[in-house]
Amino acid sequence: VTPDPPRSRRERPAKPALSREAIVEAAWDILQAEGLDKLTMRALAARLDTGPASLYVYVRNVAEVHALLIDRQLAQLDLRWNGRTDPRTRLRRLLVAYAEILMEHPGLARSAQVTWPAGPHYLDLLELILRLLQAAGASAPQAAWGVDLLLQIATAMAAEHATRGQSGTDDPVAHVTSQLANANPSRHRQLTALGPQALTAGPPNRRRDWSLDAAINGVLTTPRNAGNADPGQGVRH
Amino acid sequence: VTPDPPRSRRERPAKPALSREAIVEAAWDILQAEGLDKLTMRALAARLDTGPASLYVYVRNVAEVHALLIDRQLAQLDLRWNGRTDPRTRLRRLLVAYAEILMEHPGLARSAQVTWPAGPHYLDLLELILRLLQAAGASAPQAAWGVDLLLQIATAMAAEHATRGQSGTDDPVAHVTSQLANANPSRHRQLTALGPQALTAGPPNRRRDWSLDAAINGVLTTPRNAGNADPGQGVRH
DNA sequence: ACCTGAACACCGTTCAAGT
DNA sequence: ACCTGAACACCGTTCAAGT
Repeated sequence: VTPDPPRSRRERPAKPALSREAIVEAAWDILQAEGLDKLTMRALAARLDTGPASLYVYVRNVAEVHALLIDRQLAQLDLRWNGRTDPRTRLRRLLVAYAEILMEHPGLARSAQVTWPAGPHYLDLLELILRLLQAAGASAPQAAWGVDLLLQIATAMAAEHATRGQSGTDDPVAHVTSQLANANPSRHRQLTALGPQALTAGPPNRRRDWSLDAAINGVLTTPRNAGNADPGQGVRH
Repeated sequence: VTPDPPRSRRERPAKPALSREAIVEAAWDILQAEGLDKLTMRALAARLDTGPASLYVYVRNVAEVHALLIDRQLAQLDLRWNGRTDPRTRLRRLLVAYAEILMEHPGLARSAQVTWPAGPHYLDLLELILRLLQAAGASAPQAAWGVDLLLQIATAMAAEHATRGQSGTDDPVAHVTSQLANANPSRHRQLTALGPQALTAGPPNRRRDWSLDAAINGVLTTPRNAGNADPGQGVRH
């Protein structure tokens, strides 16, 4: 334990200068200490020893704070790839790691579903996914559309997990199961046959891995200009 | 123009009895007339000529109102299937129709990403997706996990569209493009090579159809108990 | 130019009190 | 039992006024 350095007159260290970076750092502190729903413009301002109005000099709104914060959180991602590991395996692990990082703080994943993360780490992530998809055999246009699809799924997975066990919110899996219990045996034959837990059955990790594998397989096997033509006219059913 | 029927003493018709159904109906009216973000417990109570506290006798919270409302909206879905149309084609059209219904009211899709819809129409939708997946060759366990994956993607598609052109919110596609313009040519080779619009390039309908096809293909070609084993141990990268 | 106190225009939810 | 007025404990954002 090192002794405290001598303090200047006031109790707290000098009031930090406001800046985009200082705001993100303070937001991060609140996120760690109290969780996302305590991260309000007012709380953020209070931590920076100012009023909420001052923040609007540096950020447009609360959504921008969230976007910056998600990128900050993604700094933890390990984005190395030695080129030897099977690209599909690496890709799945990358998406799992991304989801796990969002899951660290309930609510962050929810935020990522709503706001596109803004910042360098997110661009790094996109870049690696593109490389891995192409290494696994996807064409460039396929990879381009695939990135979005895969991240959407990983984000949704994280959001689903995020509220699980969260006080105030219901466990979504329990909720789904109880909803399915309302299935009508004759109107909902398949649903009834599978039983109310079927949609979420099995070890959570296996479902997670299967979903990502299915999405990756789909991206890799679905060419962009064939097999998906739909005249889109005619009677709908 | 028919003449107004004679009114009883008061200006407005008799105050409707409160009930779950009356609440959903009033919520629906507000949704149609003013949009989801005007649908607050206070506005809902005002339309029902009462105070917000009264609603809590019938619904647990605002999330439950949203869940009921989404199900109400899904009543519009055409859930017939003659068994002759190719199940994959029917499945894609079903998911597109589901997304389009959510897109009718900006914000409803956002809500569906956060809250599991609760009600009979949602169960009907699950049932049909299960049938179509199995008709297309999926095993029951595959279909069970696939339902969730496909709906997640369709919902996310609707949510992305929902904020497009919405006042107050940025167009997400424009936002993504502008973010990608920050790519660093040496750090983000693939991203730079593709150009800033690549991830969202092409006619929106083609991207939408491709994403759904990719997901459907993935679900149909990814067996549940093989090909996706991951020891999950060892060094991560 | 940069910063901010105070206000504006709201929220969801609870609860004691009424009928 | 059913219903509700009023309050509790907050929000994000704006803007006129200060330095």
